Amino acid sequence: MVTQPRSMRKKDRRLESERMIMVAAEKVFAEAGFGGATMQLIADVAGLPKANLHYYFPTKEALYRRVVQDIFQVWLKAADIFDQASGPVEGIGAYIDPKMEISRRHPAGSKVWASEVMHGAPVIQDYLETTLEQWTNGRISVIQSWIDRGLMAPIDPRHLLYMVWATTQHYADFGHQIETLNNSEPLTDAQWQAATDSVKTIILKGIGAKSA
Amino acid sequence: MVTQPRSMRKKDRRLESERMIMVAAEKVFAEAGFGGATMQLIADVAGLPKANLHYYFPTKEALYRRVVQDIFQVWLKAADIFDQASGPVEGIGAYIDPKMEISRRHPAGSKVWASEVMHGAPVIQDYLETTLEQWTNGRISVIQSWIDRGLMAPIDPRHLLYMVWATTQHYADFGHQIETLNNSEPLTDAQWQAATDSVKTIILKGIGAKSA
DNA sequence: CTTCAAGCTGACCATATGGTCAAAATAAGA
DNA sequence: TCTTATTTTGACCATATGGTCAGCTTGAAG
Repeated sequence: MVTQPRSMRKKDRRLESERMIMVAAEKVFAEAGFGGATMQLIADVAGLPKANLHYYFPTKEALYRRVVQDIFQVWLKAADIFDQASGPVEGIGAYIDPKMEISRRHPAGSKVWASEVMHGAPVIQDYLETTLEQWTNGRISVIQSWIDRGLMAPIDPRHLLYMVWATTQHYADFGHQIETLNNSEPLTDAQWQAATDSVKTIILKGIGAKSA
Repeated sequence: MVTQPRSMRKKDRRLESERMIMVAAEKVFAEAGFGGATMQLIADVAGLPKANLHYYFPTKEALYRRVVQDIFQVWLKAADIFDQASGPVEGIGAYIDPKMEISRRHPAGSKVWASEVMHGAPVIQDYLETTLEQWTNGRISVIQSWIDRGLMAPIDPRHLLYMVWATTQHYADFGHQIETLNNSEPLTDAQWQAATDSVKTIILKGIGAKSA
């Protein structure tokens, strides 16, 4: 077992370089959009010469694609909690928490995603049609079963999901506006908590959620 | 009064040209973002040679600025209803309607606005700090008075506003995603109505709104 | 009909950008 | 140490873009 750690080291090295570039790229794509972002700026943020970026990612679009796919994974992972829930209070309540946390800790990713979708999803259209649609339909079934069991009001599950997405992601995508309206100060821990509580309270009460 | 109608005609002519360009620009900015949009493409969409754009708008940024300001006006106008409301059911209910209507009829504008804010509001930062802040504070007072009069639950008015903005604008900004999840079909009249009803129902019920 | 200001446009320019490449540097293996 | 594969990088290129400008057209006023 001497070659193993060596080849691992190589792989790790490459992965780490890719990771550094992707972190920089996510930031730049979020701030400038795909069209406004430049490979030069991404390189500068990553602290590398531009040519080095093209060694790891052949084109700007390839790099962008990887960033968006990466975000999508994080996005889906947060939704796991949904499955283990016995009812809307647990399920939706627990879904909102990580969504808000992502908006707080990963705002650049949320912005890149929003930007991608707003521009017609040129890169991840296939994901929308396959993975996202399946995930959504699965969750709709779950919510419908809650309705059927009288655990919540007969709200269209689809629009409920959209409302959760919209509201939680708003704190990332429109974070600048929210911060400006907060005397140009970032939200404090307490304010983030208040935001999360407000969102959860309104939605859970709004759908007449009952504990299972 | 012979010169009057003539100079008016001239002015109208100019305004009409500017309007045509701004419509095309709004569309292109929405689809490609500021950085991805090109003056050439805007010109093509408007059916004019590129140089003609620069006759009416000196720079790409000037054109963009006008588009964003225009959107902001539409955005604010929709909020007038708020003032005449006697309570949350009337006020917030009637606010959601035009917001949803704008999302449906004016999605490009909503996207440009979202994009501008997401990128740190480089152009309309001053609007955020003045007009928007004042408007927001005014509405917060109104909502707070409803709370004080027992017309709704003690929800933080600020987060309630954010939720209304987020949810209604989501149907424009993420329209492509919503359409994809609707078998790649645009929402029908009935579906838009259902969306609006769902949003209103959840939010009004969520804040425990009572008619005044 | 003439004049003149406003509107329009093809051709052009300087710059920025995505991407390439050959050569140098570095690391890994024998 | 020597050899080979991987990584790094400065210099370079073709193209696209925002913006300019001189000249042309149009249409209204006198």
